[in-house]
Amino acid sequence: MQAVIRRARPRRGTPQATRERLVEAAARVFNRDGYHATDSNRLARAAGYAPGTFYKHFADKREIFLAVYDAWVTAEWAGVEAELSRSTGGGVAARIVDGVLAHHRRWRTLRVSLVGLVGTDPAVRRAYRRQRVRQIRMLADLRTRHGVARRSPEEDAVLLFTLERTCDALAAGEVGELGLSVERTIAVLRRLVRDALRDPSGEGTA
Amino acid sequence: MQAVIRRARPRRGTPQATRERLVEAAARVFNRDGYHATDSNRLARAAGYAPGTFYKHFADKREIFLAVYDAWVTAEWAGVEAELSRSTGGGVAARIVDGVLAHHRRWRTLRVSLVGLVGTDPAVRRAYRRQRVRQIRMLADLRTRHGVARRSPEEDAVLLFTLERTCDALAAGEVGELGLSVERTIAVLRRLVRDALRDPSGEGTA
Amino acid sequence: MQAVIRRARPRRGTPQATRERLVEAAARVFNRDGYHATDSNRLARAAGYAPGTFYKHFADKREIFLAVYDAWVTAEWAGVEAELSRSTGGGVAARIVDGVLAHHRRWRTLRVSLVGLVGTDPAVRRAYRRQRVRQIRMLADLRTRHGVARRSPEEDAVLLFTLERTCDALAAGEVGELGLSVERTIAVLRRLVRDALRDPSGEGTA
Amino acid sequence: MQAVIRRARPRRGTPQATRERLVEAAARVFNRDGYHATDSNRLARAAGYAPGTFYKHFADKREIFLAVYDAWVTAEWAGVEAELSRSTGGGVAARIVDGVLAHHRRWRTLRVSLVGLVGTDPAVRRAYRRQRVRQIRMLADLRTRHGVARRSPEEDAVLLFTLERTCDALAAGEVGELGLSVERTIAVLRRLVRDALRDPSGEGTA
DNA sequence: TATGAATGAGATTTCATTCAT
DNA sequence: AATGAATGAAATCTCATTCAT
Repeated sequence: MQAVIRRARPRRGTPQATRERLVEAAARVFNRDGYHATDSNRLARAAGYAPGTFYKHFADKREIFLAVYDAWVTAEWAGVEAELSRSTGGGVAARIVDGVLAHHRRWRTLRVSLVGLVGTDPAVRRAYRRQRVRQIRMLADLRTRHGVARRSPEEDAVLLFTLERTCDALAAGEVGELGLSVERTIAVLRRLVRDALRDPSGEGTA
Repeated sequence: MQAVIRRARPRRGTPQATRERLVEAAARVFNRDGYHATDSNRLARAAGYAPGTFYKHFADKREIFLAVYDAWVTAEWAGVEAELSRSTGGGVAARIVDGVLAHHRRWRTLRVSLVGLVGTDPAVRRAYRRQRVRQIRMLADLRTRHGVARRSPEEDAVLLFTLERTCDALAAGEVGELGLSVERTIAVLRRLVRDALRDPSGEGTA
Repeated sequence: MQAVIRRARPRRGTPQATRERLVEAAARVFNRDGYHATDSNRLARAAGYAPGTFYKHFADKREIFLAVYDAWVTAEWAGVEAELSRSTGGGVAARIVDGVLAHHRRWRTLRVSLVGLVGTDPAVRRAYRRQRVRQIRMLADLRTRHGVARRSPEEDAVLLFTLERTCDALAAGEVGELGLSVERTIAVLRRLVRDALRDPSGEGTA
Repeated sequence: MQAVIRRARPRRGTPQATRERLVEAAARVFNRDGYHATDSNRLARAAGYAPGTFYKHFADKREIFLAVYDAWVTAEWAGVEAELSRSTGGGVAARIVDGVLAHHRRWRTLRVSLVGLVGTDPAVRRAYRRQRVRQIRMLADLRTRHGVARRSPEEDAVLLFTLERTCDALAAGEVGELGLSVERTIAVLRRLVRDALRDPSGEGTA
């Protein structure tokens, strides 16, 4: 696909550090070329290692993908939680939408690979489901904190799907290519989230 | 992956007929195993042809995927349009949701492959965008026919994303695994669509 | 190991013919370099094919080894049976020893690989045991035909082991390197076989 | 293959001690998994050392195999000689057979590897031949001590081959799988050895 | 002396594609 | 038009060996 940037040979260090470098590089390469356009030798080289090193740390490409996903979700949660903890009032919804969108933009191709593997690979699916459950719970907590709870978890889930899919579309440039306004699309999302956080009556308000 | 179902050897026929058989078989196999788990020999065999025949009709796997996508979308539109044309009143929204959901259920794995290729392959992306534009237009028409037009196209697009992503989740069993009610999730979708079709004020109602 | 003799590209033919060419070439290469010094690409090339062709016919190296063994044993039996059917009297023992020795000389390295795999690989072991049973039976038949039967099957088996191991040693040059006479060693074997065929009293005679 | 038994880390000791530990562990692992199924890292680990340590003591896997063979043969000889020195009369043959058989049973897989390497590797072959010469000599001495010498060295060699090969077959379970009696097979061997030790007229007697 | 992370050549295996029939 | 045996580039994976510590 693209020329691999060869790094200076990494210092010999702990296996843990090597593993982290491999995961980091894999995140980068998966997000640039996609899972299926990447091979394990390339992942090793991108981290500055020889092919064999890859197999000291991961049984196969799927396994490193799971590690990448783990690290990635952890980082995402840290970001969202930081965001929410410093939230005081009105801006929360906007900040959530902005945060999620930024994340999807940054990790666009990795997300595409994730969706494909979730539909194909049981282990990836399990990992994905676990995170989703966590997300649903967090949204419920969040709303409780904001004093409203009259939405069903199904409504929450649908909102998460909306947010996820629309941010994917925005990140992929789909909205622009459709001749629609990116700004207005974001505004629609913000309104949906805002309503969900404060409105006891469903998705909308009078 | 799985045993290949070998069909009776097709009669030597028109190129058009051969092509159709190949596309039909490819739709089946892609939807069973996914695009990346399928090889072109298998596609030929699944249609009852030898490997070489495949390349007489398609330059590569990507090309037959596009053909599958075309046929598939055409069928979907025919269904939706039939559905809508016989629509009179209250039940439209429910029927749309039901139709889309059935479609996603039937073509679950093919849809996963599509999403992956849209994120990866420019030609697939172009084909996909074309269909999306058509969808947005149709939804606008539909609403016009129902006498309301105060929604922005961005709101329509977000609704389409919601419908699409939620139906994927339902088809994949994601909703059930999350401990949520499939029925109530469908009800949420129906309400959203119903509101979109009749409500001049956005997603909600006073 | 050694330069592979590349053959003219074989005519495209039936899978059966290709398989036979592969087996034939594998017998040659295994017998020249030994099983462990050989790889599947080399086997394909030695038969005049590309690497992929190998895997159209055999799952792995072990499988082609079994096919080689089968073909090899079949040929050996044909030889021994031909030899015995034309036997009239005194010379049988000598001819059996000569036949077995010639066979061991011709297939020295293949035999070494066989012994190694029998000790290591269950499938090879099973194939080997089957042939051994057949051998024991044939020896019993043979003695019956010659009118003697007072030897136990255990004595027959020990004789087969002796014959086998000594012929291996002769084929490997072990006897010569030990400072012993090849001729006299062969004479010892002939006498043992002769006694077994005619003598009702065990291994020796007064 | 199997989980590596990791030993307590050995004290830094004399090179000689380290070497011995490596050889001992290699004997164990070779005899469990076979030469070709063993890699040098595993050998080092089985002795409680890191991979690099292996190469401080042996140039390669072949070299440690030779060391194992040396140690192994030395032990075997010590056993046989002890056995013979305390021999007075009738039981010698039985004790020799029993000793050899026990040895083959204990070192079954190592012996298989040995045979394979003798057929493949010149250095192993040389080492093997040296031991064989020694064996032939010892057998001659032994018979002299017992007052008989009318057998040729070729007869002795054939007897050794018989003993070796039959004990291999017994150790591998080949005899049982062939539907033969282990007891009677052993009896055949004992008789052959007994005759060789006392009988001036060849393998048998009237 | 011992370590063990890292190496990288090479073996195994796949599969999109060709081409003689 | 259809065949299908054959291809071979490329991916996956192993393991004997090195070298900085």
